[in-house]
Amino acid sequence: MFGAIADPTRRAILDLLRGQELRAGELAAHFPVSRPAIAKHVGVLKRAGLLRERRAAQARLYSLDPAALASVDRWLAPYRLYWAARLSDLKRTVEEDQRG
Amino acid sequence: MFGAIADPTRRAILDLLRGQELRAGELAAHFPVSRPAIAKHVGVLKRAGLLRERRAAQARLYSLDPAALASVDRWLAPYRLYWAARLSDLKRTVEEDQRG
DNA sequence: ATGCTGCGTAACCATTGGGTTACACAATCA
DNA sequence: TGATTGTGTAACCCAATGGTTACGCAGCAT
Repeated sequence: MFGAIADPTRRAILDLLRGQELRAGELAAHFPVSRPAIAKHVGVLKRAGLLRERRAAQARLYSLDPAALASVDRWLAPYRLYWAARLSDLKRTVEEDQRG
Repeated sequence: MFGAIADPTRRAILDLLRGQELRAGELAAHFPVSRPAIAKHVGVLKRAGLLRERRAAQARLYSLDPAALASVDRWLAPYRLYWAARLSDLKRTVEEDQRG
């Protein structure tokens, strides 16, 4: 999990998938590296439970499954005590999310 | 930053330092690996801005500097929208932290 | 001064990790 | 059927990483 989000390319993949479902090829098109390299990254993210694969014809469609990120959030939680100045910001963000 | 917290040993070091300041030796005593190995991990965490070094006599005392973790929190923020079921839990956690 | 403590650094080794090219294979299209 | 499209897998390469042992050096103690 932590290893999965350690790589910048993989974080960029997650960012791309936020809100939209993309085909493997479309995903790869956003990066300067080869398609197989992206396929590997996708494999890592998939194994980490961060994205879902759906097959349509020859294409493979990937979408975000951010539930796994909750574990990062849980790990982070105790540390929030230590940058308390940001706590009110966080609370406000949460409330906005709930409304929106 | 993300690379720094990707390693389980380094996360354990951060956990140990939560709330207390420890000497390099005490830190290393908690792990099955050699002291130089821990020194390296500490170096990574230090370069990532996650811990502070203070010198007292021969000892070096390390303490948590979790400000850098705020960047992880910021990265995580947009994804919270996607595991909305947990939002109320998070809000409660934040409020408890503020009270506690 | 001399020794002992508590450390970090250097040098080295084995493994992992991210990259590439070449290939295989399923699904559409003609 | 045969060609084309979209994609993962295999094999391989090199750089980075986490580990080790050996060493060096600053700061107290005597």
